[in-house]
Amino acid sequence: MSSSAAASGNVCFNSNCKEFVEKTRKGWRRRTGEFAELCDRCGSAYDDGKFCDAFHLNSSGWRSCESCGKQIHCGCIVSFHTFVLLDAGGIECIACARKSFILTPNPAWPPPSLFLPLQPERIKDVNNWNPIAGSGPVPWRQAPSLFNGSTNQNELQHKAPFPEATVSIDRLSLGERPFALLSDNNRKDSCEKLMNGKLKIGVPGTPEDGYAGSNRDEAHKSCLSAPWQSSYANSELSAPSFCLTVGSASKNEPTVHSKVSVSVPQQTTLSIPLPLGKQLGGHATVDSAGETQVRSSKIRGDGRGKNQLLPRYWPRITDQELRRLSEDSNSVITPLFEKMLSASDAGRIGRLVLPKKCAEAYFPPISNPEGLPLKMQDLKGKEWMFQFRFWPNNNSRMYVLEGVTPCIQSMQLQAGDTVTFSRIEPEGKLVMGCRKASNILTADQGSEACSNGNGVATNGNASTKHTKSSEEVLANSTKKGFSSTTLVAATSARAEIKMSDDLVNESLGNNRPIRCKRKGSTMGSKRKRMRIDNDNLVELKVTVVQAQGLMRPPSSGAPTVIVIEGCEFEEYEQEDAPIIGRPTIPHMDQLGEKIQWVQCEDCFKWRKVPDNVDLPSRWTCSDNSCDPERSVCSAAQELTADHLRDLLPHINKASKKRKASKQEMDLVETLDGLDALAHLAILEEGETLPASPQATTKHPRHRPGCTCIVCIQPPSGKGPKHKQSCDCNVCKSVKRRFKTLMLKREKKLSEKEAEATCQKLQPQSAGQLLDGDDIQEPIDDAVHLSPQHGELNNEGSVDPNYLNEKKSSVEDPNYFDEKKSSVDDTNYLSEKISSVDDPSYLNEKESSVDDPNCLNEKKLSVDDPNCLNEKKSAVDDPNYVDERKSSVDDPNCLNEKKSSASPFKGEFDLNAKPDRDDELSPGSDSGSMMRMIKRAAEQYVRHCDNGSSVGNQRDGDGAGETNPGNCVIVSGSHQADVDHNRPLPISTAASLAPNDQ
DNA sequence: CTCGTGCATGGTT
DNA sequence: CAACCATGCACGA
Repeated sequence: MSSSAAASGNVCFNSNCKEFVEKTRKGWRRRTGEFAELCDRCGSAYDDGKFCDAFHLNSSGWRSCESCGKQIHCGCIVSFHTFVLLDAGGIECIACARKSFILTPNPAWPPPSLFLPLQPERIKDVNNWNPIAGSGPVPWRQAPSLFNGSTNQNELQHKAPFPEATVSIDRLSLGERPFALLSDNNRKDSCEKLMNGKLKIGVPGTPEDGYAGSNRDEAHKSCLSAPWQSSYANSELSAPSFCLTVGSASKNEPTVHSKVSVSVPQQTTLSIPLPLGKQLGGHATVDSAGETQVRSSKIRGDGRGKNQLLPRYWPRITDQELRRLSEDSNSVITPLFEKMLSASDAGRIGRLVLPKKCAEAYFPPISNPEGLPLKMQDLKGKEWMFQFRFWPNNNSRMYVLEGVTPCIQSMQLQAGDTVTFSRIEPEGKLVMGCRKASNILTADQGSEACSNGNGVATNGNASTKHTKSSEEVLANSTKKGFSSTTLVAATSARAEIKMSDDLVNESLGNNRPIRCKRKGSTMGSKRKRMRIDNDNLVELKVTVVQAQGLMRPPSSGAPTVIVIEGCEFEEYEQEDAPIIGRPTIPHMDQLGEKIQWVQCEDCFKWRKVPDNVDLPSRWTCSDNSCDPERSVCSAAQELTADHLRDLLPHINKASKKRKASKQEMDLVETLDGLDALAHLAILEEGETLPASPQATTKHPRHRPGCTCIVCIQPPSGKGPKHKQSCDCNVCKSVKRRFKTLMLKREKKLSEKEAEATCQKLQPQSAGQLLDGDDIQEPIDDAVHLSPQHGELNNEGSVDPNYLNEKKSSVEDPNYFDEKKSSVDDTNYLSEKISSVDDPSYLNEKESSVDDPNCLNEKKLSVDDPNCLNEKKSAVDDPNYVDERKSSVDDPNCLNEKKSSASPFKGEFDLNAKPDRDDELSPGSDSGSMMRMIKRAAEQYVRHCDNGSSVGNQRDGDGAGETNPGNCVIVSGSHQADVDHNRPLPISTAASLAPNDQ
């Protein structure tokens, strides 16, 4: 390119001029944010839009607009946004193009401003390749393209009727050239700025480097309402893509591409098929519709309908991976796609389901279901042979990669981790990379500004990091397990994430929770499959909260707020943008001065720094300029362990909780599916919901005739559900079944347990009720659950009878209906459920056997001290109620209780005709829930006053009678036990009532 | 009985 | 609503 080396001072930026002038005129904006300084003459030329003439006086590359004949220089940084490549060859100036077409920018040519050299930690964003992938998969070179109608760029160039087109492309695509002219410092600097999102994007009229030119005005006109700058502000996809593009481009500049058109620069080896329509020259991020480059490509992709890859498969290869991949050769790495491993992908079956479009686009075409053996290389260079094949499926195909287990194991991947597929050019070798879910944060750190994609000097840097933190946790969580028992937790996590993202966006004035959305979509598809265990939920919460706390306000000054397409963006001066800071512990030192404790990332020692210091997210002792003595990791830590403990009470607490829930996890590990669910139901609180660490949802397959809650639901949970009052056959039989069970149990229990209940349990229950620890700390601390677990564990295992009981009762639609009815009251939920912030999860849960509503109920009821006993026994197993009551405090009773629980296992008499269907049928008077709770509270007070939980107190208010919907009074005979007679939340009432016998 | 294979099912988008 | 795809499951070895 003929552009000059960077001029400085008073030398005209135009290398062909280099005139020394006293006073320079501003030219186009350069990447550094500065403006090209031009002499008067060149400045005038620039102003007149004739700069190309002056700039490229002796250069080739001038072409005529096919429509108007206007001469346009193709390829220089100041002109290449001013024309459109025509599919048939030739160019059209932007003005003509606008007249006849809606422009589709050429994703192959990113904005020169983003043609950056490889920047460690800078080019790893999820969206790096979005425009590329988003614009359409790269056709397998030896194979028919997925896009029958389109050709890839290589082909196109070979076919180009006008060789010039290729030349032009070449020139254009080497957009980094001008950038290469910058000094290293400048380059670095600008990279930093760009990547940090702090570099101000030029406002219209002062486009960034390379955007000025002879047709500047024209181009700007073409920008209409949405200059490309705004495209970054509004597209999640744009900026980062270029980073990587550049990475490979610049890096591989010298590479000769034997298999690819030699004249085609590396960008084209990214194999972006040329759009079907016209191409904007250069980065051409602007189209007449004001759409962004990426959005445009997306639209274009959408226009081709199914040909577009889903965003979740867009490769987000990291620079590290890229470097590793290309380490040994001069090859060009073409990231193809990636996929987060599902449980089945990571399972032992060894089949990795490939996204159809990706498979068809990037892998060789196969017509035989047997498929082909496909050689693939991992990051270590080790070669693997997989069988790439498909299954016929619904008139379609399902592509799988078989035999991946060894490879996945060698990479130590598990569900939730991501495998990436790339291709090394020119060899065409396939490379399989990976990314651990737990590494997302670190691996992607630094690219966040890119991921934000707006490129505007917003606080995107921070916001994306926030988002990332959520994602990280989510990814972590999803990675760990998908137990069917953790739906609540998972949902909560989602809610949490959503909330956090919203918060972040809100706090940052960022209205685009884009990444969240993307991730959400991924997660969304796994909603009922990927579960987050509670442990992770806790972590998630902590992380999100922490993330919120990490925001460091702008150091000074208010941001400039710009509005782009209705979204407000805060624009900060370079040093002012809010940042994500290192988490610190604010404290007061002996002198009464505010300080903060910060932990070195390397040595984990805590160092003291002044309160007003904003610390980077990565902080090490060497950054401790405030305390030179402790600016090395070898220096001793000031803080004593005790002191630190004092400083970290909440952390301790959190870890304590986690520990507790871990214990529970161990217990539940052996349980599965409904068993686990049933077991979980007895756990008192949602916050400590344990989860099977192993990922798999085992949802029983329901068969015709099955009347479980799932099967009662309409398909997909959509449509009308069976209401409480429903008297369809299914509901009738289910109710009958439930009642029969209850009656049977009443009978037997009344005989067997009358004594035990009265003599053993009651005093202990009373004692327990009065036990402040148990009552007053119902949810917060999982530790108090351990005794119960201890009980169970002491037995060596959970009593299978008990589990079966749980199972059977959980399957009882009445039970679920009850749960649902009470949960339906969102108000109630919002009061009671602290960990589940998103009421919408209810909808999801309702339709599943995994339905954790019952768990919520448990948790809810735990909130109410009055219901404590019931809470503990909230599983609707009446036998278990007593068992639990006694076992909690009296291990000796355990066996007895268990044995009493077992006789009913699985026995249902559907022919029985209970008398009081009405009473047993759980009405859904959610409005009375609060009343009930109030009454329960009153009762509890009275109850405590009496010093006994077993007294024959009658429920004076007759709540049980007045709230038939919420409270189940099984029969008069049970009224001897007031505890069970008083109003209870549905879940417990329903389950406990029969127990009274 | 276990494992692998191929297809079917159903949730999600 | 159709396509996709995660996973279940039948069946045979």
